[in-house]
Amino acid sequence: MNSLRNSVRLVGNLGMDPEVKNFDNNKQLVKFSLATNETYKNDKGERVTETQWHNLIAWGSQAKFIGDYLKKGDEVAIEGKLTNKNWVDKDGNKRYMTEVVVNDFIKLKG
Amino acid sequence: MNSLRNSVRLVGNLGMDPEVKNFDNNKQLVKFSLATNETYKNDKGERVTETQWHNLIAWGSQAKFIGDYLKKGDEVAIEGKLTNKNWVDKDGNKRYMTEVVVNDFIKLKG
Amino acid sequence: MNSLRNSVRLVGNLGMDPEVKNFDNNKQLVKFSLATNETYKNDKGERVTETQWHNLIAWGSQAKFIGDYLKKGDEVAIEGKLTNKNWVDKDGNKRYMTEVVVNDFIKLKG
Amino acid sequence: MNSLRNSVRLVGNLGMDPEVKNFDNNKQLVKFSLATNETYKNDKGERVTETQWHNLIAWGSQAKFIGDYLKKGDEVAIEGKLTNKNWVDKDGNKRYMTEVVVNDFIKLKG
DNA sequence: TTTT
DNA sequence: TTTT
Repeated sequence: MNSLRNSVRLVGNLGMDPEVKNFDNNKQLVKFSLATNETYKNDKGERVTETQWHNLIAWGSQAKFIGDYLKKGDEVAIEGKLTNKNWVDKDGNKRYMTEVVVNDFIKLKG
Repeated sequence: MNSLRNSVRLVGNLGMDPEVKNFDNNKQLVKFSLATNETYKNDKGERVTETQWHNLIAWGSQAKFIGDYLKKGDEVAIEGKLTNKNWVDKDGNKRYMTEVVVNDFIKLKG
Repeated sequence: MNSLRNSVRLVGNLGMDPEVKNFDNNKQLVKFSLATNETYKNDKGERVTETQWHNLIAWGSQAKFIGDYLKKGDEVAIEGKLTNKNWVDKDGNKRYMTEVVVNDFIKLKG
Repeated sequence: MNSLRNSVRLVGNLGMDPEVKNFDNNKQLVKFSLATNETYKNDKGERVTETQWHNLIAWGSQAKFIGDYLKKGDEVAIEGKLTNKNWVDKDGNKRYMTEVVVNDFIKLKG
């Protein structure tokens, strides 16, 4: 009852090598950024590319697999879940961050 | 070539009545928050609900339609695009915000 | 590596009560038909509804859950996999059938 | 209100060069088959690949673009709509066929 | 064979 | 700030 309620699908390129973190409880986390490019023609008929950068993370065996297998520049398709976290920073400002938690991926090129 | 590269699908409830803004150029923008609820059993076998709050916006005729038709509490399915904007706030801190730009929706209940 | 390669999402109404079959090996299968309705305006500006009927099946605990919980007329969202089977019928004609194997569903109304 | 109610996403390889048909009213139709491969480990721990063959069609500018741009063997991601048609054949048997009407595609490799 |  |  999960991926029907909250599902993100992206096709794009890694902006960095994935960063793997190992925790004491043998859990693994991987983080990386992904760029998606949308191209369209503007009012003047010029071809324009608009890029979105997304924060992606993955846990467990998916994290290990991503860390071993993907690198900067690779093109991937991913399916994940949209999550938001918020906290108060050292200056007392409320901060927000959105992350896509990756459930599955396919390496396409690179 | 767009929704294959960047697509978000959510089923959830509006946390507020949509806020419509009218711009000088006759363009309309609507903003609202949407809660998606995921339920699962934790280690102790207890039923737990985890809620994510998402920022949604829509433009044009979609904005007008949402403003006229949806209200706080309604359950909807939406399809949209994941976008990130960043700016420097008055204290010089870099700030980020993620929004889902709604392309299409279905009202389910409420 | 599965739902990224082959994924169907439908929102529609059950045309029948689900039919549950129990196999000797304790496996369960459920079958039902689902109608999806698309409405649009034709050349004359008339509102037209076009209906597609889909064959859906599910296995295991999902089958049991569907058999217990859903009935004719209910509106559901489903996620599944597109499968094709073919065989030769009693007259020697090659026959085809497409089924959506349901992985997950949400009951919306009804 | 369309792709939320009926949406198919496939990543796979073309089994043939697309066949383009031109109609009198300047409309174009393209047909091709697409194989999706799912790999998993069976009871004996052996890696197994299961292939599904899908019938795909597209209309209009999408048809022309596919005919010009894709060929047998290419890997593509597609988004489309699941449609079913049925008719009575020359022997009086009721026949069914399922087609995915392509709305959008990305060429991945090949 | 569904639903609005 | 929603809903079950």
